[in-house]
Amino acid sequence: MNLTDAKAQFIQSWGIMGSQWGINRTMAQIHALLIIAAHPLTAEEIMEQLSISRGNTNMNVRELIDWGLLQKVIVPGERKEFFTAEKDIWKVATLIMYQRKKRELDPMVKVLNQLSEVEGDKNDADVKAFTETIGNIKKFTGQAEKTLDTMIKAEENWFWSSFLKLFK
Amino acid sequence: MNLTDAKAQFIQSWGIMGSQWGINRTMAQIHALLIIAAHPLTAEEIMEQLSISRGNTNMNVRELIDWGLLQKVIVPGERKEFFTAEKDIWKVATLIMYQRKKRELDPMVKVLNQLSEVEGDKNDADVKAFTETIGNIKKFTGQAEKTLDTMIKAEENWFWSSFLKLFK
DNA sequence: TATATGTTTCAATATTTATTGAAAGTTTAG
DNA sequence: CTAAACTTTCAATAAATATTGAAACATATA
Repeated sequence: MNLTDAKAQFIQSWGIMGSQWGINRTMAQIHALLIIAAHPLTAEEIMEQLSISRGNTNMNVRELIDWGLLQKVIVPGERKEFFTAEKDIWKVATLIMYQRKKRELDPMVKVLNQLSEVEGDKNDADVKAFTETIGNIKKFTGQAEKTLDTMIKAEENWFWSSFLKLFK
Repeated sequence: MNLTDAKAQFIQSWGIMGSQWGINRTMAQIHALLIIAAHPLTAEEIMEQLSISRGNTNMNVRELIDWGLLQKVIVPGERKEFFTAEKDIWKVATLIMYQRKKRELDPMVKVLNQLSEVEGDKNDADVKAFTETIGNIKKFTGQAEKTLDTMIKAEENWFWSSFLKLFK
């Protein structure tokens, strides 16, 4: 496989994976394109490379910037805006984890907290079973959140040394 | 909030979260319904509780069984099939992680392996940059997979004791 | 200031994905 | 064996989601 095909394949696969995880395919493809791009690209170039419209490009680039995965780059002497991606995969992963936690897990946790205050006879077997189930889920998510926070705050090196050993 | 409302709210939120993570909303709702159900339910009851069709129920229940999240239950003296969910949240989490790894991460890893064999001048800066990027992603996913495997194989207690301490 | 270059918005449209429901298939009890 | 009870399938349809493209908006240059 040559470099051009390999890049196309990477963009394709990254896009499919994104869509399976609830991330818009185009957004994932733009991200992939910029991860493997040798230089920052303009909106124009992104459009061409992925055969997508200007509007689509603009919206998804904005979303990616919002996630912290892309940055605008100023190129002296150029009117156009250039975009570049974070290439450190550890940082990419933590950024994505952080965003998804914030957007999807946190609201669920909020709901769980409300649900543990369900009223009713505490001796009623049904009420008891429900609050216990919710309690267990809360305990689990609480733990998962702590782990995630630690990972997000951690330095890459820490991951590749300590963390690695502990899980072997 | 009373028990009935709380249950409805839980099903609703679990469904929304599922859809944000690329899991069909109805599938997540059926799962939620059975997690908080006091007894195993029939397809009939699932249909009624969620106001969904027979076909939809059947398809999503099958998928959930395929994921290992639901089981058929034989109730003596009953013709109908009953369904029950795994209620241990740790087991639920590991089952989901295992399935998603298998279905979505593994194919990506396969592609990455192909991509690292890109042909071309190894001194070409572009080829070099590409293979390096792919190499880094592979290293990362390899590590993530190991971690996941360990978690999947681990006992719940281990998570709640050792793992917990290490991440504090 | 006028014009060209570049960016953003969003209603219309296309695409993808989920759902229905009725027919076909299967199993059990009598 | 056969009728009733129950389950599965899948083409048609509905609903959700993504994409386009042209007009409005913004900004730099001459």
